[in-house]
Amino acid sequence: MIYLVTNQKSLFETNKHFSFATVAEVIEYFEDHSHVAFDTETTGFDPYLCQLLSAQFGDSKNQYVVDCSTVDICLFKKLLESKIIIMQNAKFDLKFLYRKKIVPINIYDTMLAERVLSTGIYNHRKALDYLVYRYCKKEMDKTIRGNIHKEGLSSAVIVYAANDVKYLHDIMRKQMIKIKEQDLYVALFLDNEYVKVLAYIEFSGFKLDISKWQLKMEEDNNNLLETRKDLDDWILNSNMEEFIKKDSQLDMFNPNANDPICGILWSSSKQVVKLFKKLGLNTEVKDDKTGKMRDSVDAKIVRPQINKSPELLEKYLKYKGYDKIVSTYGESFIRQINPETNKIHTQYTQIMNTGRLSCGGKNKITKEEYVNLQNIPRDDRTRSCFIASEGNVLIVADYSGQEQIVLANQSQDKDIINFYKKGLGDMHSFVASKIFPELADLDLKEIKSKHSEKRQVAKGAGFAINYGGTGYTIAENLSISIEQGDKVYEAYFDAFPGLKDHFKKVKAKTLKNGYILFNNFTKRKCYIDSFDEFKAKRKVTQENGFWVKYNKEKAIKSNEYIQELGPLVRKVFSWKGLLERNALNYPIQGTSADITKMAGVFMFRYLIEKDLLFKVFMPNVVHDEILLDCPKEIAETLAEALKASMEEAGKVFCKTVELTAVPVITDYWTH
DNA sequence: ATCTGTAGCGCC
DNA sequence: AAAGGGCGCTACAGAT
Repeated sequence: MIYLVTNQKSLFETNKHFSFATVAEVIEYFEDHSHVAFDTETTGFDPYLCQLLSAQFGDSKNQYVVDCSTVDICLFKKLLESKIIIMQNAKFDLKFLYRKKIVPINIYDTMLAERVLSTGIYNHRKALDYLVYRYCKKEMDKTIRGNIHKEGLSSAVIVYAANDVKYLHDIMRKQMIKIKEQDLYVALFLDNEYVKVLAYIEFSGFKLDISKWQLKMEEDNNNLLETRKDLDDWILNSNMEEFIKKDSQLDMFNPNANDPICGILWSSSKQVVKLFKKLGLNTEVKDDKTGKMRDSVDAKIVRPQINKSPELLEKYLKYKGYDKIVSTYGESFIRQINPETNKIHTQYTQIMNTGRLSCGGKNKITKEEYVNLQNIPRDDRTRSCFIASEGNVLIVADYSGQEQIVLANQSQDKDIINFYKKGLGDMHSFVASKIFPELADLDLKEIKSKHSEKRQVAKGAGFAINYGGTGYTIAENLSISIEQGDKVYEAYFDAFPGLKDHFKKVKAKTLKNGYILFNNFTKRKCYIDSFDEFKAKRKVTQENGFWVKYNKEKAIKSNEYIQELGPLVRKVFSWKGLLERNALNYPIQGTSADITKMAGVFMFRYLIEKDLLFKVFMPNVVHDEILLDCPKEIAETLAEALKASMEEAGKVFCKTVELTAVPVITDYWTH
């Protein structure tokens, strides 16, 4: 049954789809309920610029649609803050509730549950209509959605709105069966807790020093134009006619008509390739996806060859830098400043394949854009444009070596643990001492100062290996031979046998299970998409006599080899390689994400406990870094609380070597 | 004119 | 046999 809760009954009296209820009746109905399904309809996406049209409370039997234009949502504050609230995509509704100072404590988000259950599976839809069909076998009509803004609370909208809460209990019940089966209860609990924090982060917003940003934009733009002119001039002075064309403006009064102009569009890699080839650069790289050679003017390809045309290439690299800054980190940030708060309120996505957050995006319907606050250039010039609210300071805290320490704990490698426990100093020097016998007896400080090249090799090797790289990768990165790369690789694992053993186990377990298990606390998993297909393909290559046949056909380059066996083998091995690399990396990256989420949860609880919500803000979070925007007077206390929250969360996952977090109190975003 | 894929590069 | 993980944004190129 659908009930309407409104103070202008007369407007709706003719409608037969629903009855009426009072606020008291709604509250009374849910008195003996532990769970309340909740949803809102709004005039738009921005909680500062748009309003609540309706709020729906319900279960599978009854749905109450509250007309928010005549009934104050705050009358339901107690209900919302005391029950377990089931929502689909809670983050959206929470921001509108926060605006009313309503802060639900217990949340079950059906969308997050579905994300947790299907992490890693592509094309798994999580929109409500899909969930309703998947779990309740009911078709939902979403066509009216686009009209809500125009129609307001029409009868059709009321029925539609009621439907949005009708199935949530049922979906939750059925999801929970799977959650238990797949042992994902803690992962889901963490994400249900964290959605409150993430909504608060989006709600908080990040203040941008507009005039400083604009000044920076102007400088960058001037630099870009100047550099481009230099590049053009270089071409014009070079006599390379194929790159020079005539100004084609068909304007007889244009005095510049028919003047020679540069024919290269510098932001077109395709066009630049032609020039660089002429200048004798080697632009060939192996394509990661296809394995075939292709041309590239990637900075890391060009930089080592800068001596082939120093003047031009130096300018070109500069140009690329300015081009990136101007296009990606310019005007769009100004556009997204909210007129109500004067801050940037972007959007985050809560559960990626590794359990990390992502940030940014664009609403395809409304065309609203959201900037990515997780890849802001880290130089002071840029970051100092991000500031605290009026009268406040920022607290910036990040974990020291978060992923490294997570790996140390997960692998339980004795040497790595010993290194951290004893606080021996520089990790890369330590690795260098392990993989270069001649450095074994030296002091780590001496290695750092006197053997920086070997330290650099160690650094690159450790980094590559932790992400699943091999001797080949090390060789590529450090421009050494594959043999040397392999040597470093082997030396690394000889030095850390516990790590070698750990990686071996993790790979085997993943290929057996069909999912990557991140850690034993949340038990978060990334499922391997199309795992059955992979197994079937792999099985073919493991059958008796396959390799005999393969080698025979390969030797004569038969059609069968070229069209079937070759591609099959390549596919199986590249797929397996990818799975194994992911198996090594995801637990590190994903556990780190769990830790940072939990730290956010602890901090959020602290803010509620100390009645600091809406006084202390959380403007951003970047993987291993959490920011607060807080009144100066309490900054010291809050910095300690943030540090404590982060380290407490760390302890839950990292028991052997504990994580430390370092807070900095500052006027602008810095390290 | 609008869409899609790719190259390149910013961050952790 | 392939060969470092995760993400999002922008401009260009090519297609429709």
